[in-house]
Amino acid sequence: MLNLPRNTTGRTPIFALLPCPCVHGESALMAPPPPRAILIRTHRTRSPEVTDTAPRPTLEAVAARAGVSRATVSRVVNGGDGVREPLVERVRRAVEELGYVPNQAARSLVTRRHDAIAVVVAEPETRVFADPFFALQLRGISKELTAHDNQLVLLLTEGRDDHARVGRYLAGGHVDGALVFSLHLEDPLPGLIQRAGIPTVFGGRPGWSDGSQDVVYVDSDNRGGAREAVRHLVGLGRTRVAHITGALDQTSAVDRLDGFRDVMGDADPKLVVQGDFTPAGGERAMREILDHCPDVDAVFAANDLTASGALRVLREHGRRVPEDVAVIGFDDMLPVAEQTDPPLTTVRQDIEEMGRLMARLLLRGLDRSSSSSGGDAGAAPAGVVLPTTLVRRASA
Amino acid sequence: MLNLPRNTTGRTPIFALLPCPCVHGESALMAPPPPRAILIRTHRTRSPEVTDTAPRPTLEAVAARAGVSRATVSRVVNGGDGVREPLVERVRRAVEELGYVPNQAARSLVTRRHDAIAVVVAEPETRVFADPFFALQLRGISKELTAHDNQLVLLLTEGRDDHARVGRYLAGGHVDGALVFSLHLEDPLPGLIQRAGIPTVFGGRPGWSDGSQDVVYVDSDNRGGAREAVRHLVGLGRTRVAHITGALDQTSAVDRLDGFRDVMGDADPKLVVQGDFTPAGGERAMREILDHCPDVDAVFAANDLTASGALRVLREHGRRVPEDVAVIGFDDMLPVAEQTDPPLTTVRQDIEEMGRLMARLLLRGLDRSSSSSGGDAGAAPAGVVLPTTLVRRASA
DNA sequence: GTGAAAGCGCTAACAA
DNA sequence: TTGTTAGCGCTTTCAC
Repeated sequence: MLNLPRNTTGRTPIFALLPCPCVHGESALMAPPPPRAILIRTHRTRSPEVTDTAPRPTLEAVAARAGVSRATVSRVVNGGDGVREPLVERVRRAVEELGYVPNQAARSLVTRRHDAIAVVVAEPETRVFADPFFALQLRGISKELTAHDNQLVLLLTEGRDDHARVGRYLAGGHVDGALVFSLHLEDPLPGLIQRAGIPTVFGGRPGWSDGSQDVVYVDSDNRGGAREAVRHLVGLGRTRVAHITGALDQTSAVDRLDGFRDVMGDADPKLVVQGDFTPAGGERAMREILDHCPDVDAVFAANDLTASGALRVLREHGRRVPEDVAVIGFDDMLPVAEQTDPPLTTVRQDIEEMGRLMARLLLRGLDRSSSSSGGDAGAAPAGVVLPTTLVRRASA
Repeated sequence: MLNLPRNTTGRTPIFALLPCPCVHGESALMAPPPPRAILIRTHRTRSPEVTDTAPRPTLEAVAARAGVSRATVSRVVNGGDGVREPLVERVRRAVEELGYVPNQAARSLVTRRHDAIAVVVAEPETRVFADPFFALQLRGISKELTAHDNQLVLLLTEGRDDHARVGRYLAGGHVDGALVFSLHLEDPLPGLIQRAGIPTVFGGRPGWSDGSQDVVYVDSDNRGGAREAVRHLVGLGRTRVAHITGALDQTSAVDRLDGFRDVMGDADPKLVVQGDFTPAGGERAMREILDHCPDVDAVFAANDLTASGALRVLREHGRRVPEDVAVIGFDDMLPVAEQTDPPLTTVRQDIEEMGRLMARLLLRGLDRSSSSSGGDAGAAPAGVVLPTTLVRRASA
């Protein structure tokens, strides 16, 4: 076993009790909160050091040191085009010695670029935080932005007030563009964004636009994936196939429902029950289905979480999966799909890739040079739809 | 059922195939990736509009319109202290009419403040993304920062190269402070941060400092929580209590192990097996324990994910939980703890509150006014440790 | 190829 | 109370 630093006292360190000066009220989002007290360990420490750091060197300082003008230093720092080698070298050394780092604020002031992108996650519900979707998407975005030296400014919104704040921020010209997620029907965000006049790419097909607008978005092929799943169930010989929908104020849920209908046509309407992308919703819906259609022999759930709830209810009712009832989910969220009993057959979407693609699209749109490029196809992508794949495990 | 916008075509829209100009290589982090092709739906659209927006109005413009000086406008915009009411009103109206929004870059240039905080998540592994920990923490931070009008700049690091980039960014004076997570032993980040000389609060006790340094951090009472869990198992009459550790290069894992030892003393060393905070690690460790100590009657797992893996193996081996073997996890990650079979007894930590607290601490440290405040206690918190609570469900 | 000079939009002394 | 003025640190014409 590793050799590790440990509290040598052998006990939890000395504590002092401190009332929590909460800024916000409700923190408890998922259960009785722990006692509102904080254990503080103090020791001889000053405040988190507002260290009076020596003022950072400026272009001026570097220029002086290298014996050139500020303009020359600027040129070298920004790529060094049109500066003779020996000078470049001198400047480089000066930069090095002084530990010079350009002041971004000053730079932005003149260039009007920020090399920063806002990521807006409009999710008032707990759901985003209960699954890795969000994190994976972010990771993809982060990778792509980083590769292009852009920063990621995260804007999480929860209530109506937050919308105004986000609108102001976006309009404030802090960032070069925005990536927006989890839009719900009648979300005010799109309007705000349009008004802010800032280049934007959406994650998921926005519900308020059926191609009639010039919105750019990235989505999974929800409908196609759903079709594939349902076809698979039908191919298994199942005839009483049910669907537990997602939250129908999101297009992903609507599209999956459409895919289901593409295959099943006008099946028994009792076989389609509304869920909300959560395990609890899945349980509720599954019970309803078993109530009304005891002969159900397959279930296509709008996502894996929903499917996990459905599985639990099926087990409760003594139905064997997949023998009695076959079940398919959507997402292929590993921590869920692999841990269910039995492991879940599901439709995979490449979430991280979606994020990466959104960033790439936005960055491409931002690139001035591209605006005048290749005159052949004036058509830029409005919607990019990533393919899905059926992942077979044990549940269907 | 809701009335919803749908693709009226009844089918997935027309697609065009486009090769994916991937910037990064390996995207596949969790399985065979879907075919590297993208379905693009095009329509008559220009590039993501690099809209030549009319130049935003400046202070100057507002001043002209209101018939006052720039200074006065500035005063009004920044709180309006010391400006007579009628003028305030005139300026307000001008701001309104022109839709004026201050240019942040210009402001930062002179104030040297950015009202932005960097959140650094140093997690090369998949783990952070497989559980809601990260998202919850982020949410807490976001709330607190928002309440104080600060922006959240997210810095995700994955490889060694990323460290340099982050160091540069932090040193570049883009942000007023940093919040840092998921440090591992021998992580180069703390060094970089120290060199950047930027106020920082850590999430989780940093491994390289046993209170000998002036580091500020927020942590859960991992050790105390572990003790409570193990005591509970002992109270249940269990005598052969095993522990599956977390990744021991993180202090949270070490502290939980210490807590276990506080109660169990020098138990059979075979009962302590190293895990890695993942379900797979939990499975592996559980098998090993059953192999070497078939008489095991209780397991304290380093987190819920680990516990879920252990549960699966126990079931596989026909051990009943909790009758034959009682199991306790750590974290109380609802999507996991409530979905296991049986539902998991576990140690809850308030993750969102941790995030909120980190932000609060950092902001407090940044606040100039506080540096000269109350001379009574010069001691600022070095470590803030949040309490944990045992949540009883069915597994123990 | 290099330097001088003019701002980018704002805040903060200082005067009035 | 209000206005005037001098920069913050950088990029970018425009001369040389």
